[in-house]
Amino acid sequence: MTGSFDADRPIYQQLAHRFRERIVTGYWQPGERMASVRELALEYGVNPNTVQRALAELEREGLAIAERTSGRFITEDEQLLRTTKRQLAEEATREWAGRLRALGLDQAEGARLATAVWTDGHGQTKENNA
Amino acid sequence: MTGSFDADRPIYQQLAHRFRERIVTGYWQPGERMASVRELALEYGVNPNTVQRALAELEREGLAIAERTSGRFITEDEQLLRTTKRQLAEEATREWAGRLRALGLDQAEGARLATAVWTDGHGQTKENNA
Amino acid sequence: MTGSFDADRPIYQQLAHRFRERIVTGYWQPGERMASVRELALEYGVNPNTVQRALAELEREGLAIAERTSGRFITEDEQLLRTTKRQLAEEATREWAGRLRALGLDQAEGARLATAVWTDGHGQTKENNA
Amino acid sequence: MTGSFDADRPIYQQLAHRFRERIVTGYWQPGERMASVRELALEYGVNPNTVQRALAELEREGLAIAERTSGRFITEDEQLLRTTKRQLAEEATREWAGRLRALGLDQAEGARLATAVWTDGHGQTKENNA
DNA sequence: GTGGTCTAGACCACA
DNA sequence: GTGGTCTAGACCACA
Repeated sequence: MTGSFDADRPIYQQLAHRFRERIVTGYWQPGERMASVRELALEYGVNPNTVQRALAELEREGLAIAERTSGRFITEDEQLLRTTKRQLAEEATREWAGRLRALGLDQAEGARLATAVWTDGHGQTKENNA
Repeated sequence: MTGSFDADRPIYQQLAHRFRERIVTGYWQPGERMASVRELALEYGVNPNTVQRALAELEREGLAIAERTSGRFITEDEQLLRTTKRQLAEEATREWAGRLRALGLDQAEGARLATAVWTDGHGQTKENNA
Repeated sequence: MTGSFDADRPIYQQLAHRFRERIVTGYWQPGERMASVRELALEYGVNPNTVQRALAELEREGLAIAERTSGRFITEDEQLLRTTKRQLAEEATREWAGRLRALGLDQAEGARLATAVWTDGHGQTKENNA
Repeated sequence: MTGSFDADRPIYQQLAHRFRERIVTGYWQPGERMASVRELALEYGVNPNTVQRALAELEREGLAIAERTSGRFITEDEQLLRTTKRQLAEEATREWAGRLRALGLDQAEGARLATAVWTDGHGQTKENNA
């Protein structure tokens, strides 16, 4: 936990977003039992209520199903998983386009960069010094 | 500012990143005098020391130049501004590609999404409900 | 039992109402011996005194008959059972009509809804999301 | 506050239901500013968080719109108001049908009762002794 | 002042 | 043990 600066969105939404990613990427498998609210709270260092709130979102979206006493399970609705994955991908792309536009780049330049980066072969990076 | 359960990168780096964007997009103009450390600390709700560290980064990169008594100024090195902007764009693109790959998409699908989103005309969004 | 911020009617009356339903629907059979006050108190999670008061109502109405030592029994008066059932049905109907009127619906609309719902085939539901 | 017996649904849902009724019946007018979270909490004798949760439901349904600093307002979407009113009416009707069925009545008897009650002229009642 | 978020901690039913 | 609800109370940004 580095501090409280960035990430202007509420923690429960950030959590929900992470959970969604874990689900649609198959890191958490369809039908699998999730860790309990308390375990997740511990793992992420937040209050159980905050986890609960994040999970309520997933529940509403149908990605997770709570079963009162036995725990919470990942949906097996493959259609929903595909749709959600698609939405996350679109969201990421819109954010990327937004950042590039803010920098004054147009679609053609964006496309060129995309090709370059993808051809390059290495994706995510955390460095930003030359 | 709601807080973040993991900001992942140190706050001063996040701050530096924001400053870079303000500079390369021209929000802060070349040659312009920057706000004081204290003012920036206030504006971003962080400790002056954190601002100090972020500005040190910018100076190291040549984007900002401190002048003993008269304050701190934005570089007028257009070449450097272009290069930095390019780096920020590449960084954003690498992150985007990384996210898409994590979702299991390949370059072709990424390109298709990029076209779709850019054609659509609207960039950044915060919605992600079904 | 989650709690209620206003139960509006005293608990013992609500309990009595439930007991009446169990009796007129035959869930508790005519002539059958009822569970003890203590048992009922436990089952419904209320104070034995509250059960006592509810049962007093049933006795007043003749639906239950206390016999000093052997316990409390459901009436075998079929006529009374029919009348009571009728009253419960009327009560439910008056409440329903009241709610619909409060929503600004008239008799014709109520009748149409009733037909629709009954034809539909499924009764009780707990959903009320869009 | 009579106790905590009845009403097995969580308080925030009961609250949301009341609020919905107040809205669709026009008791709270379209465009009108609602009481603040704190005022409602006081009025209903519950924790502000509970009110908040109920209001979040209305928000999700589009019946209320929160405006960060100026308060919360009733939707002016007449179409939505009609749809919601209709849903509440159907819900009430399904519950009524369910209760009658539990008592062993069929559609024809339900219809006869409905006519009788409505002709009778008096709706809601709280008595249930003969 | 407004709505919104978060925590700590109690308590519930279900099994 | 599980998920779910509720409270008290602090704190936030926005204005």
